This record gives sequence, C-alpha cells and structure tokens, in this order.
Amino acid sequence: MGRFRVFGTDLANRYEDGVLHRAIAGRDVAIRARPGGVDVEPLDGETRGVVERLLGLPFDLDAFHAWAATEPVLAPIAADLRGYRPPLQPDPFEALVTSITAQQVSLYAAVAIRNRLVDRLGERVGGAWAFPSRERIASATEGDLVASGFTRRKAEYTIALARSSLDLDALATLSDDEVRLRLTALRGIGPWTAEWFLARHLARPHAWPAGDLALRKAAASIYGVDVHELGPRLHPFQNLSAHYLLVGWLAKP
DNA sequence: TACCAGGTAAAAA
DNA sequence: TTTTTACATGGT
Repeated sequence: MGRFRVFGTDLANRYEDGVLHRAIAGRDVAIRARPGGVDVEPLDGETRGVVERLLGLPFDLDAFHAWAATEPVLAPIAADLRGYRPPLQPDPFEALVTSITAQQVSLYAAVAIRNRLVDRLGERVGGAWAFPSRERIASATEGDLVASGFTRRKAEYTIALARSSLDLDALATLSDDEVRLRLTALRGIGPWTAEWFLARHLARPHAWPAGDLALRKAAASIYGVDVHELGPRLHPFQNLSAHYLLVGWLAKP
C-alpha cells in the first residue's frame, strides 16, 4: 500500500487512513489491507479485474522467489520483501499519460502535476477520483494541461495520444517488441515510456527499463554493474527484479 | 538560491 | 550521424 503514496498522495489511487480508493466503472472501490489478506468493497465482476491488477496479482511471485533465491545479490532483498507485489496500472491510457508526466522530472513533481490534471479534468467518485478519460483529454486544449503544470510539449503529446487511432487495449495481444514499436511510433513516447508500459501495465516478465535513472542507480549501487549488463543476467524475471531492486534501493540507497 | 529529478524530440554541430 | 538544448515543476 505504501507504493501508492511514496511520492505523495495520488488522487486516482488515493491511499488514506489505511484504505486505498479507486474509481472503477463509476463506483468508489475501497481496498483495505489486513494481516492475511485484503478486504475489497464492492467486489464483483465489474471491479475484480481492476482490483487484481492494482494489487499485482498477475505476477507469478512463487516462481520469482524460487528463482531469486538462487541469485546471490538479489536473494536477500527478495527475502526481505517476500510477498511484495508491484501494483499494476489497470488502464493503458492512464499508464501512458502518467509516464509522460513523469518524464525527466522527479516523481514528487510528477504526482503533483498529475493530481492537478485529475482534479481539473477527472471526475470525483465518492472518496476517489476517476482519471480523465481518453475522450476527455481528446477534447481538452493544450492550455488545460499547461495549467496543470504540463510543459507545452507534453501537453501536445498527451492530446495527440488521446486523439490518435491506436487501439491501446489491443496492445495486450502483441509481443513485447511489437508493443515497443507501436508505442515509440507516437510522438512523446520513447523507449523509457514504452518499457514501463510493458512492465507496469502489461506485466511482461522480461520488461527491463534500462533507461530509467533510478533503476540505473539501483543497479550500480546494489550490483555494482551497468544496468544494460544486468538485464540479461536477471532473465527471465527482469520485470519483478527491477521492482524489487527499486524498492530495495529506495529503502537503502 | 541553485541544482537535480524514474526523458523526449527537435535543433545544431 | 552525434551532440546539445528546451521544457517547467517540486524537493533539497
């Protein structure tokens, strides 16, 4: 749950007083962690899929931990964090816009900017805010986004993405490389953004955001090697390894 | 007050 | 083809 607010409260995934609020299909869904499990209200066919992704259920943790125990450097970190499931971003459009806001700036700044966007263009649903829909952004002006703190450039990218004809849901059916190609063909989406989309939205096991500044530092600090050299060594669990390395590094830089 | 922060595209060299 | 620059906000 701490991952939902390490860099500040996220309006679209609002964690407060021990409860994570998320707007799903127009309803405020409350997710509460407790020893031994999670309470979700309401939990039904409409909310379950999103909740499962928010909680990182698609990851095969048992296989990861079995493998990590054999990786000398990662083993103690994985053991410390045993059971940690990286949250997935349930919505592809939201995932991409979120990444665009995080390009180049600190994640604290990114969260502040994203929250202003959600506040201005999203919809309040009880204790949660729905992230602005693709349609809402498509009909917005650059000025709307600039007023939230976007650079003029990022405002262009974001609106063009919303108005593009790319079927974001269909990306889930494509190979990692096909997804990289389709996404980086869009202006404003480079290798870093595409790789985090594979990692944090599609939960692809081999995703490895080597261009990420924090991951570079984590690789250097924990493994003492370059992030590009480390990637192949962590096959076939690059994605989960990246998340565990980042959390391990955040805890002890 | 500087300076840097989980990049990217476009301009300049 | 490779290197530099603009972008704009929030912490430290």
